Amino acid sequence: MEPTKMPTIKEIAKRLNVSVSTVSRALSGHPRIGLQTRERVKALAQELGYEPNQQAIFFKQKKTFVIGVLIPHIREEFFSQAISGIESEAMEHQYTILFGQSFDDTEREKQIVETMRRQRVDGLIISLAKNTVDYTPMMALEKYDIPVVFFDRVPLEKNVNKVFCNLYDVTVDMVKWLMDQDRRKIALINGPEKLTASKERLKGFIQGVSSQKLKVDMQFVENTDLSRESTYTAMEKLLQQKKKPNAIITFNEYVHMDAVQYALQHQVKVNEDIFFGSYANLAITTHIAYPPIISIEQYPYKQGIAAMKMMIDLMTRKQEQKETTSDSMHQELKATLVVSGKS
Amino acid sequence: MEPTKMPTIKEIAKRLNVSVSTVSRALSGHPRIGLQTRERVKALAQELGYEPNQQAIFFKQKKTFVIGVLIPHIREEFFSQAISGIESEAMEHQYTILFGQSFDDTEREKQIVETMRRQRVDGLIISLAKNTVDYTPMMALEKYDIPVVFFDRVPLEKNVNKVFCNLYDVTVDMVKWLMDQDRRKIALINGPEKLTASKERLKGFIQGVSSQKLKVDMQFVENTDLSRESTYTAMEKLLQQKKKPNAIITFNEYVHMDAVQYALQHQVKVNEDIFFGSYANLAITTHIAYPPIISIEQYPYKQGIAAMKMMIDLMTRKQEQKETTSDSMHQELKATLVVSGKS
DNA sequence: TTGTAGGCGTTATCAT
DNA sequence: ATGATAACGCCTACAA
Repeated sequence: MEPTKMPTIKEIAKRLNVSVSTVSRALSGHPRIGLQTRERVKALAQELGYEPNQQAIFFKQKKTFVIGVLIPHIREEFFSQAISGIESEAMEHQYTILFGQSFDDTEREKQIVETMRRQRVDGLIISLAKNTVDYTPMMALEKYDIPVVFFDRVPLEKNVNKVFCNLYDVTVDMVKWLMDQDRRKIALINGPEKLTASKERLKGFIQGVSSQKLKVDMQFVENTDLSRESTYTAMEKLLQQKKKPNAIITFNEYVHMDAVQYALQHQVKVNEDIFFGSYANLAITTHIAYPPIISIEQYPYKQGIAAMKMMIDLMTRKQEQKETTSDSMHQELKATLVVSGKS
Repeated sequence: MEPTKMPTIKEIAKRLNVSVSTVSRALSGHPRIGLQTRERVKALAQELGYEPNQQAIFFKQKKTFVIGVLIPHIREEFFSQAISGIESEAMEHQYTILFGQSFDDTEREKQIVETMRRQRVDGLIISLAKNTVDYTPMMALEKYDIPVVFFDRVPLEKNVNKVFCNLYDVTVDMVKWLMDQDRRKIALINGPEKLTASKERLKGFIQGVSSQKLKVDMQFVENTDLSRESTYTAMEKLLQQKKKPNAIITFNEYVHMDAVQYALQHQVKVNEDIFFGSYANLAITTHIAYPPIISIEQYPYKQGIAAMKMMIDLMTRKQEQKETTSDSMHQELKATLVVSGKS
């Protein structure tokens, strides 16, 4: 059985003995076209199952209608939800997603950005690998007039487009809540120091503690590179001190799960001896043995939507005003405190 | 600052006062070209940062180098791992992924397949929505000579390309293992009846029970549509019987978690009063409160790799032999039994 | 060794 | 109201 060839306007034109431009116009509802001609064309197009070749159109328009999305890991629920948001918003606007994972490897991230540039994506939405500090590869895209939007794991710089949750205020609130539960020896297992997200958490933590008229003990601040080993080391340091913490805030719920694992192995009663607080409030939490007693929702889906909306916006204004609008867009979403699974 | 325009071979040709074909040949290492000409061209190309416009090339070749990947949910770890496998294999071959989720909605699935066809993907890799029984939308692609590979949630039909885990044998083994633990009243909470995966599980279950010289009690077989409510209903029916099961096999680990939730709420000691067995063996399992005591690994990453490899294969032979090779490819991976978290 | 020309599918700008 | 033609970026058969 011969594969059906995709019909083209040329094909239709030939069969109807009219010119391609007539067909093109008839199909696109051009006003000045004979009523019967239009009908004949449409009928045949229908019959042949004609579909315009988007590739050809995009090529002509110098657009691909593809947005590159580059994230650290799809396996983290946070990012898979973010992708869903991005995808649904993209679909609304006829855009499609070109998907890539950096696996938190800056080198790989750079490569993928390059690949995406070669593929001529119309824009790039990216959440940075944990150690990335050099944004030249992404900025290179902007040189070629390809908009770049960062989300969640964003650069500190002012002059970039970004969507993120402000974690400062809500971290202060979390510390306050723990204090209200009579937990005054609060420790923090923070993420990689370079991450904006880590810096915000730390600032909020310090502010939260000091606002209670307490002195911040830097012995109570550890970092993890997000690996299990590193988190174990952090826990070890915290539990070895003569003054042990009675509350621990972890960077996210994956760190939380590792920290809890360690705690259980060392005869610590989770959420009794030590209260655990965390960030993310993932759906998974419902099913784990020892969820954090308090957590911070960062709305990955909403962030995805917002990032894509910003992208559309950037591309639209790129089209409309030729002049270089070099201001960057920032969008800050408000994170929310969630106590023991209740919203 | 003016956006740097992407240079084209035409641009290079003009600057060097040679023809575009000379530039094209020089760049592609064509043999019969003047050494100095070649060098001059390459030098300028380098200087301008020339990159061939893949869109144009693909357009000419009538190829997009994009493979559509359509899955039910990215949030399920099984699928996110499968995607990773697909992606890494695709990258090896310069292909990129166009990503879509059906959210287990057949109507949406159909729409996305349509969109992907219009986008002229070179192939489609798909894992079906749970209720899908009509494959015409996908088969339509094959009519247009676009290869389709199903994975994991595949149609029963023989004449389709598919990659999947054979669950029959391993299900028999799981039943046998439970019997060996002296659990003879084994129940099954199966998935949607239409799924091949469900049918296989059921066949394996029945075979496993009968091979132990026991009569299969269909009172012990329930179905869930994978929603929590539906699973609760199934559990309710099972626990209400006068002869209660002392082992329950669930369709996958999401169903497992819901079933366990229900059990706990009804004073059942998990993995004591009732042993729980399941399918998938997800990484998540490490962290949940009551993991199944025995589980079946279905190798999502490997399935992804295999599906993409099959796709490459299909596309290659499509190119090479014009003749219609209408045989379909099947690949069956062997699933593995995993006892209480040990591999 | 290098240039010319045609074509991929579509739309836009001229003519007629 | 319709047709002819150029253009998008690249490749390639053919010509010189």
